[in-house]
Amino acid sequence: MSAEASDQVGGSGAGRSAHPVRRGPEVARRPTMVDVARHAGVSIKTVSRVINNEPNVQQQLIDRVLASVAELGFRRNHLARTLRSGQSTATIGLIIEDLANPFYSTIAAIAAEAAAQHETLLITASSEEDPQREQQLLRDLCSRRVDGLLVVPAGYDHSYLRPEVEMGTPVVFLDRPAGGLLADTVLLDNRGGAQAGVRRLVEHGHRRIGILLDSVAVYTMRERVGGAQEALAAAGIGYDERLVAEGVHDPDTAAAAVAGMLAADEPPTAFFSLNNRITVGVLQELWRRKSQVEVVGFDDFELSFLMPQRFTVVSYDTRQLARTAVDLLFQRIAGERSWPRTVTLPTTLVERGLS
Amino acid sequence: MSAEASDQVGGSGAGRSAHPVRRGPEVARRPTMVDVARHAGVSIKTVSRVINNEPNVQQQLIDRVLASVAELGFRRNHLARTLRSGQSTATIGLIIEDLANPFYSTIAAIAAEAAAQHETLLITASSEEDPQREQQLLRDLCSRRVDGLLVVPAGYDHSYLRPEVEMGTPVVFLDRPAGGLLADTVLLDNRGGAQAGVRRLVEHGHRRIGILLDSVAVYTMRERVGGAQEALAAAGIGYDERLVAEGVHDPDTAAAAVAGMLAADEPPTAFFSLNNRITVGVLQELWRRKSQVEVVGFDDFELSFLMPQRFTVVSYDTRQLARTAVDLLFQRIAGERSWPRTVTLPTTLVERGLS
DNA sequence: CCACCCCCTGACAACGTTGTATCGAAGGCC
DNA sequence: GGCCTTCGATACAACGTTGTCAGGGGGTGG
Repeated sequence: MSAEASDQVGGSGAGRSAHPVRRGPEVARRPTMVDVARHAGVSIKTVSRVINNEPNVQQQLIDRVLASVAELGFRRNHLARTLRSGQSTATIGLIIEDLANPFYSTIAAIAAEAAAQHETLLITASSEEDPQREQQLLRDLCSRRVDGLLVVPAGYDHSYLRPEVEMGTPVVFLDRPAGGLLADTVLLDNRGGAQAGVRRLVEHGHRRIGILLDSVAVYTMRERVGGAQEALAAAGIGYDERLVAEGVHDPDTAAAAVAGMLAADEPPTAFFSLNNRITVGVLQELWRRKSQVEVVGFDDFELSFLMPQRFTVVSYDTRQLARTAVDLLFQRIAGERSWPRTVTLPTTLVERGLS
Repeated sequence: MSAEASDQVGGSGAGRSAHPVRRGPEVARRPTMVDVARHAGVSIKTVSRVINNEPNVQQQLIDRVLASVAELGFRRNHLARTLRSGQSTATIGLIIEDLANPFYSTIAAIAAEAAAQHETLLITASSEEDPQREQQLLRDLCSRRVDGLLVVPAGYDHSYLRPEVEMGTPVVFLDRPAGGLLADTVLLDNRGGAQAGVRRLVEHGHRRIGILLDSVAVYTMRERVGGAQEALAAAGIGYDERLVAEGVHDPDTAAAAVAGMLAADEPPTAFFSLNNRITVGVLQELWRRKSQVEVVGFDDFELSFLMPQRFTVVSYDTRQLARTAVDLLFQRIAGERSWPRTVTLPTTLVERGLS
């Protein structure tokens, strides 16, 4: 039926010279609603109505359209739909440091799950701690018109996101605060957790506590160091820089740092490590030495309960962190217009390791 | 300049009745190229040229356009761009079981990294082992016109993907083969790995080997069980169903299964566990009993080297698995048309645990 | 018998961008 | 000086979909 209109798409005039090649032996163009409409002998709008389950279409036509859809293998182009209707893209973006890190993959898993509940997909990207890359990724996501952004910030300045926020792309920051931008933020009580950890060691009589950390360039580390120092000061213990090792990036350097401190005069009688990678290295070295020096480490980790020595972790609920952030984000997406909130989640001390 | 054309977009006639509300006090519409063009006093195509760094634009106009872009906070709409030019969306999709599982998050990390190298973003989704959900997600991704798909299949039938593949959306399967669809596939040598693991135990003189597995409903488990049985048969050891525990889903049930087997007459002198969750449970129970029964487990895992007892893992390179799959996918996206390949990656036996 | 209304369907424009054709002006050559 | 080329910029259509409106047909009530 209506076999015309197959090539006179140009309309008015001089339509012949257009697309001299595109109509060639194209391997397999994706069928569009136009193709379906032609195949079913109905108008394109009727196809649209059937696809979208809109009312007021004869059952007979519905069947014909659905048959054509099945036969041609039609699949609605979600991009065109979004463009035309101005509706949401049903996509959110997540920027983290490194997907392979369990902390971040837990966040990603929660975000994906929540997204699925809102019939939304999740674009995940790793900034690799590079502010430049972070900015590039965020721009990219915005240009794809995501409905919202979850960001574990790597950079210090996020003011370039202000236009996006004002134009309706909500952003929620996790684990670290944003710089130069007022936005919802969900943090852990790094400072309080470190205070509690050191306080525990002080209560057990320790006066010489070795502190191992990665780098104070990262916000969380600064907070944790600050908390530890506050707890020491509150106990009247002075700062001894020989008991602080910075630049401990992995288990091996942690083990080396422990060995170095223990070999010194007046060695520490306890260690406070500021993340779980360091904790693993500390435990490994202490096990090697059959030493029973007491350990408190920030961050719990999988299988910590199977470590060969008793120790204490400053634990927190990563899933709750993520869930809180995602909930905030979807509230914003749903139209929430209240003043941005900052939520800080508590930490707890937990005993780990085989007795 | 050219201050007209601001409201006569309708053109021909009766343009007044359209959008009586949309032009209202809209909070903050995203600026488009039309807005930029108006602001800079040039045509929309000139804006397009500047944005895309196309030649043949006066420096003076370039500056004016860029200034307007900055002032209005314009960001190109990537969806519209894709729609018009028919180009790629610069997006790939990844379907896995569960992002929080380190095996899958490693795959996701590699995929994201490779995607970034191709200036592509990654949409990640978890099927939660539900074939229905998997199909829904794949449809969703296709309707967003992703350039390619990486799938750890949950279902048994993927023939519904054939139209998509034929219309140019390449699919690569990881870890498990697809059903009813010829496509690139990257697998681990589950069968060979299990054979090697059991053979090692047999060589150490064991004749009664307890085998613990989750469920044979999963392809990888079937392969591993098959390999184990082949190795036993090759050693002339008959099948004893009392030495096989199925339905071991987590460390706790694994521990219980171990306890049950050890309490029986003729207890096993060694265990072969078919995934790392089970291995952890086995080790935990053996440590509790101070038992030195030998253990071989499929899958290495983080901190396995810190487990309180020596054991052996069937190890493999998850990153290589992912890298191989992503490489295949991007070759397809680049236009590779060769016959689909299946790659099987080797496993190795590795000693783990503290001595 | 006519007016009216409801149900169904189709024509057309529009979303924001890019490809193509076109057009005016400037410049070089005969 | 006239013609051709090249540069710089514009107008217009098109990508695939949905919102709006108009129109045809049939039933119902006055």
